[in-house]
Amino acid sequence: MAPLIKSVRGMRDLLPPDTETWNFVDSTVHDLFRLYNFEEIRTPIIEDLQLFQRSVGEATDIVYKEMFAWQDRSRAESEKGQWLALRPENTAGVVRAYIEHKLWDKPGLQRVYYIGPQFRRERPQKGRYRQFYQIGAEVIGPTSAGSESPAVDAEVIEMLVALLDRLGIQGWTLQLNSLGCAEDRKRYNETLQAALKDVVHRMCADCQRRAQTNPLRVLDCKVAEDQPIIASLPRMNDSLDPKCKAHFAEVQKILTALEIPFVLNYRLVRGLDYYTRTAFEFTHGALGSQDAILGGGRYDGLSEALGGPAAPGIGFAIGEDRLIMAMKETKSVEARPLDVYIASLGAGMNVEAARLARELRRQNVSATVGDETFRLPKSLATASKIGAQYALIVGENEIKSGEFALKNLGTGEQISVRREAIPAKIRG
RNA sequence: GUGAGAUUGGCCGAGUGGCUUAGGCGCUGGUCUGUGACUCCAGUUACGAGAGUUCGAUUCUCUCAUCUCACCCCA
Repeated sequence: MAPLIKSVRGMRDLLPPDTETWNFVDSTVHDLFRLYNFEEIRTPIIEDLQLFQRSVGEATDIVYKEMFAWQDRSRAESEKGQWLALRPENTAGVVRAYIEHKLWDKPGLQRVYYIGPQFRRERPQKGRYRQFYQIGAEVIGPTSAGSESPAVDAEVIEMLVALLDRLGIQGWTLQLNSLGCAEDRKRYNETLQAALKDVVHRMCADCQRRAQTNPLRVLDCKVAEDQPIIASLPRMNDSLDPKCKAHFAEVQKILTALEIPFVLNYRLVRGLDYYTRTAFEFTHGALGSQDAILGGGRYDGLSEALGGPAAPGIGFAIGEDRLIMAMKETKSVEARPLDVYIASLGAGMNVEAARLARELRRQNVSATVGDETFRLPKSLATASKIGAQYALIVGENEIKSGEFALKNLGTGEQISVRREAIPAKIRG
């Protein structure tokens, strides 16, 4: 026997009936985001490695140890190939496309969304796979078009609340913070480092490492003993310049007016370097330790960092896998049942069965054709098992008389109908 | 990358150093060649991979893989 080939680590098959739920989520997103004037964008799964190094950040875990990256073959033997990577997230690709296609020349703001697979080489865990799916949206544009307005931040968050609502997801928490502009962030980092100097030796080993590599991360340490120390550290909020402070206040004001509940979490930090100012995260209790179902925020300097014009933006990414886990708590999506099982009896029924099936489908009635070698009892049993609503019996008698036996498998009731009348009977 | 626990048929799930092995669901056929879901009968298929210990291993040991959970990190 040939050896079995299995799906590779962290990759999984989505099978029916689960795919029904995924399609439901996708179509809900398409419908809802359209109402907010967002249009779909599809960017490649493979990008130049440098794109992620320059946007997500060279020193972030995502880039330096979790990316699937490789050197491509070059056309000329002498040349070195280009370094490529499977995208670990989608914002960088969207902003790259924004710059490459000069989308800033279009009127107004660009509002785009995407749904697609992302790849990170992490150790698999609940709610975490190496190929996972993100639903995201981005609003980008020149400042003159209003891209920096706090109204945009609030709009995006309100859209998310509407999505969770449509999907029937309850029990989420919205956490908000402002990371400040680039200078604020730099200034705060210095303040924080200075403050840490005296206390870090009393903290956990992870924090001692973080104090060196990424001081902001110390803030969301979960070790209980470290909490009092963390509480005593200076807050980001106090380092914000007046403009950023006002911006953040306005975002909160709009959310409050819309009755969207949120909690301020001054320790909420984002793991990607490009984030500035407003940062937010929706968490859900039912997900175990990977409780973040979506995260997002502003990235006012990203376009410039990628060689484009100044184009502030804000966006988010939803972990679709986690979103669906949260959904299962509250709601299950059922597949639409098959309308008709065509029980074709005996040799020579294939032609008639095929004609009837085509006719039904043209009338928007779903139909599948049974095996003509099955006998009637077995055909009916099969029809029931696969969940068909009706069985349409096609045999010698029907062909002769032109009247077909249509059996309602739910009630057991059976009627005789002319072929033209079949679709109408089935649709009720 | 670190730690802990798991891996038995299509699925769930018992169990054992030797007869290779429950049970349940499912599936196939018959009972019942044009009226289903029930019953009864029959059939159906497995010990993650590789080494080692042993007369003999699915069971014990080691290595690896995968899964699960947690850390890390993130969506």
